Amino acid sequence: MLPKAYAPKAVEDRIYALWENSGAFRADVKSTKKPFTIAMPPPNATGQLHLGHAVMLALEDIFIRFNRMRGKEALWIPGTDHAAIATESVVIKEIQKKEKIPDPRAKLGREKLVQRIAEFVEKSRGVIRSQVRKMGASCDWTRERYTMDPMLNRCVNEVFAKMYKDGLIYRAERVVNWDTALQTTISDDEIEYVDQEATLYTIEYVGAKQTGGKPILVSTSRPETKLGDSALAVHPDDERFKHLIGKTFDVVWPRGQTIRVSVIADHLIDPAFGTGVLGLTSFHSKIDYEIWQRHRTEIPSYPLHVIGEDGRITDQIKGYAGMKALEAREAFVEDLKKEGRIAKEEKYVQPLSISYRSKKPVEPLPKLQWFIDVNKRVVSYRGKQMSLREILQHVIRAGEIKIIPSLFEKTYFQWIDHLQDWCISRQIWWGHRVPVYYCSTCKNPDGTPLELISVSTEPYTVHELCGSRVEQDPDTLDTWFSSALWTWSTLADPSLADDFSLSLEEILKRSPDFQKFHPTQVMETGYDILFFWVARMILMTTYAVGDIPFETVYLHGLIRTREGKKMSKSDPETMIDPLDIIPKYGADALRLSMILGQSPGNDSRLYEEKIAGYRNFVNKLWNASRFVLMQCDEAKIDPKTIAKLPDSSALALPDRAILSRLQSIVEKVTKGLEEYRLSEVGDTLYSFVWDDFCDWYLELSKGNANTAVLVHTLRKILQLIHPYCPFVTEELWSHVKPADAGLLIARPWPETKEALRNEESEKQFLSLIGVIQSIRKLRADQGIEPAKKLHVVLSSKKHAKLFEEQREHIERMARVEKLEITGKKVKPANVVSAFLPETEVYLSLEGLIDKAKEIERLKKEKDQAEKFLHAIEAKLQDKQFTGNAPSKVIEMGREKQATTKAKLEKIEKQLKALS
RNA sequence: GGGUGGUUAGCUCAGUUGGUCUAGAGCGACUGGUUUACACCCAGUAGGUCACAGGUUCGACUCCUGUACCACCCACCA
Repeated sequence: MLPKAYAPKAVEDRIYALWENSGAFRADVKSTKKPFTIAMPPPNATGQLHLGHAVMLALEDIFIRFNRMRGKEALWIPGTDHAAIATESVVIKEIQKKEKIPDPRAKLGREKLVQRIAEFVEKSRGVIRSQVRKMGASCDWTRERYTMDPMLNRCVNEVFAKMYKDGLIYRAERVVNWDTALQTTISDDEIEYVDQEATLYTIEYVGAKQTGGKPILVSTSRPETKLGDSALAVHPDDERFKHLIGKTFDVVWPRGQTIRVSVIADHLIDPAFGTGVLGLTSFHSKIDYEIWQRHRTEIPSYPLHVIGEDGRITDQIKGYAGMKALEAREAFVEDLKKEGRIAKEEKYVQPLSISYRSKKPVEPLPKLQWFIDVNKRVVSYRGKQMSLREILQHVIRAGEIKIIPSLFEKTYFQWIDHLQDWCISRQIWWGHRVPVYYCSTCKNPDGTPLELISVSTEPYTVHELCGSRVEQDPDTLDTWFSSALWTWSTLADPSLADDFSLSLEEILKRSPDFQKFHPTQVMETGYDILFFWVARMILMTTYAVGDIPFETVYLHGLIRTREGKKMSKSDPETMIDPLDIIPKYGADALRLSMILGQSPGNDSRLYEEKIAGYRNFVNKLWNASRFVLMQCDEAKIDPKTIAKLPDSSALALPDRAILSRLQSIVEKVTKGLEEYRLSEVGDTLYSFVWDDFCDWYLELSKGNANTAVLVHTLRKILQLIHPYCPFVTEELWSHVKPADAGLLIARPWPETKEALRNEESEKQFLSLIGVIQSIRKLRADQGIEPAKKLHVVLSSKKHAKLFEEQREHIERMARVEKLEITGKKVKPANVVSAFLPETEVYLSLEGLIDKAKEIERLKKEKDQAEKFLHAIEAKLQDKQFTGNAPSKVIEMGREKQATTKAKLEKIEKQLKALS
C-alpha cells in the first residue's frame, strides 16, 4: 500500500538512478527514428544551480520527454561552460582573499593560475552535474561536454582559422571597451547603461586673445580627457565657427600641460549641443576616434593617451599623472576655476557605461584587438554570397528559424541593425587562447609581425620557413566565441580531436552524432541572452557549418521575487534556492510552479505558496492513484493484469463520459505540446485531474468502480503528465502499469481512440453533475446542516430516465434521502427551487424553508435573468445584428433567449407560489 | 532619444484567429464539513464598469489611435 502522502525525498533520487541505469537517457545514433535534439545551455562552470537553470531544465525536459515518448530519437546534451571572465575573476578573488596574494596573476604566472582555475572548475562541474539530476533532467550524460574539451577547443581553432582565411577575422587598433577592474576588453553587448547625474562643464578652451575675437568654449562631462586633445571639431555649416576651420591653436592647461589643437569640420557635430564645439578626445571616445581617423591628415599633432589601462592619468600628462580619472577631473576643474576658465556648470542625467561583468565603469581605450567583421560579403550561405549580418537577418526572415514568442524577432532585428564588428579578444588567461603566433623576424608589408595560425594544440615554437622563434598571442577568446559553436561542437566526434590531417568539414562528416542530430530542434534559453548567445550561435553556425543551429528558439522569462524584483545574491532573503525547495516540495512541484501560469518571454514571480500549491496537486495525483489501487484490491484484481477495456455498451455513464473526455484531453495535450504551449497544456491537465477525474469521476466511482476504466484512465493520465512531473508519475506507474510494461519514461505517448468518444455521454454526465451541484447549493443557501437528509423533487421531461438510472449517485453525492423523479410538470409547495436547462430542482423541507431568504434569492436571480434576456432580445431585434452575424451566433442567441425565458417563467411562478 | 511589453477579482496570473465569456484559475477571505484516496482535503459564498479616453464593427478584454502609470531593451549628443 502506498503511504498517505507523497514523499518526494524518498522517491526522486531512486527514480533518477533507475532511469539513468535503464539507458533511457541515451540516444542511439544508429536508430532509424527521427531525431529530436536539444543542446542544453551550458551552465557556468563556476557556480551553483539557480532558478534560471531550474526553469531551463524543466522546460527542456518536458520537450525531450514528450518527444521521446512520441517515438523520436531524443538527444539532450548536457554540459558546462568555462565562462572565461566570470570564472577567472572568481578564482582570482578567492586566491586574493584566502591566500592574501594581492596580484595572483603576477605571483603565480600564467601556467599556474590556469591550472588553479582548471582545478576549481573540475570541482564545480561535479556540483552542477548532481544539481541537474535533482531537477529530473533526462539528458544524455554519456555525451556530456565542456567548452574546454579538446574537440571543442579544436572547433574553436578551426573556426578561427577559417574566418581568418576568409578575412572575417582581423586585428586592428580601435577604441574598445576596457574594463579597468578586470583588466580586459569586453564586447559592446557586455556593456550596461546606468543613468547617472553628471555635470556638463563649459570650459574656456582657447582664449579670446588667441582667436582675436570670442573665446572658444567647449562643453564636456569629462574635462580631464581634454588634457590630451589634438583637435576641435565643429559642424561645417556652423556660421559661428566657419572662420576658425583649419586654424591651429596652442592651449596651455593649468599645471603646464600644453597641447596644439587644429579646428576641423565634421557633419557628426551637433551645433545645438553645448557650445557646438567638440574637443576631440581621440583615444577615449569611440566617436571621437572615428572622427579623428577621418581627419588625421588635417591634424598635425598626435593625440595623447590621457588615461591608462589602470584607469589613471598617464605620465604623458603634466601635473595630473598618476591620479585616478575622477580625481584628476576634480583637480583639473578646480584649477580651471582658479583661472576663471569654467564658463558654465550644468547638471544633467547621462547614461554611464558600466561593465556587465565587473559592474564598474568602462573606459574607452585604443587597443590592438581581434575583431569579427560582420559586413564583409564573403560568406556563402545557401548558395548566396552574404555578410554575417545578412545571414543573421535572412534565417529569421526566411522562416528557417522560428522564435517563440515571435515578438522577440523585432528585438533581434533591431540588434542586428546596430551590430558592429565583434571584438573577440580578451586580456585574460582562462579560455581558448587565440590560435595566432607571431614570427619574431618575419614581418608583414606594413611592418607588423607576421601572423601564423595553428589549429593544433601541440606546442608551436619555430617558424618552419625562417626557423625563427614564434610566440603565441597572449589573449584568449570571448567566451561566447566557443559557446556560439555549442550546438555542433558538442556533436563532433571527440576521438578525432587530435587528427590534424582532417579539416573541420571532414571531422563533421565523420561524426555520426553530428550527421544524425544536427541541426537541433529547439534552443531554449532566457531572453536575456538572445544577443549574447542565440544570435551568435546563428552567426557562427551558419558560417562554419552552412546550416542553422536550431529550428526553434524558445525564450523563457526571468523568475522574479514575490515583489517582482530580480533575485540577487546580494539580497539572500529574496532568493529561492531550488536546492532548498526540492527536498521540501519535490522537483515535480517546483517544475510545475515555474511553468504553469507563465507565458514565454514574460517574467514571472515565484514564491513558496505557489510551489506549495503545486505540491498539493502532486499529492492529489498520488492519492487518486491510491484510491484506484484500493478499488482494485477490493475487487481482487491486480491493476498490472488489466489490459483491456470492456465494451462501451457494458459501461456506466461516468465511465463512458470520462473515457470520452480523456480523448479530447489527449488530443489537446498532444497538439499543445507540439506547439510549445506548455502552460496551457499544464493547466488543462491540472483541471482534468483535479476536477474531472478526482472530484467527479472518482467520487461517482465509489462503491461501484469499474476497475478497468479506472486503471486505464489513470495510466493515460500518468503518461500525459509524465513530462511535467516525471518523478511522481514514474513512481505511481510502477504500481499501476501493465505487467509487461517497462518504465514510464520509455512508454509510447497515448493516442486518441475515436471509438471511445461519446459526446452524448459527456452531455448527460454534465446534466447529472448540474443536478448534484444545484442541490448542494440550495442546501447551503438555506443553511441546512449537512447531516440533515433532504427531500428532493426533480422534474425533467428530457432527463427523467437518466436521473432515474443515476438515482443512487444523486442520492449519495447530494445527500438526498427521498428523491422523486418525474417527467411531468410538478407544482410542489413549500420548497426552494433551482432551474437548470431542461430540469427543475425542488428541495422540500416541510416548513423549515426560510421563505424570505428564498424570495430574496429568487428575486436576485430573476433580476439577472431579466437583464440578460433584455440584452439578448435587443440584439435579436437589431436588424444590423441579424443581417451581419453568422447564423451560428444568431442561433445561439435564440437558444439562450428560449432557455432564459423558460427559466424566468419558472422563477416567477415560484415567486408567486411563495408569496 | 529610439523601441518593446504590461495594466483583467485583495494577491499572482490565464483568456488561442472579435460572437458557446452572463470574463476564468490558483492563493487569500468568508460559511460549513474529520462520509476510511487525499485537511497537502471536501462542499459552498463573496469579490471584476477587463487602466483611462476616443475610434472601427451588428458586436471589443480581444482590432486601431491617443493618454497615464509600471517594467524592460537599445543608443557614438560630446
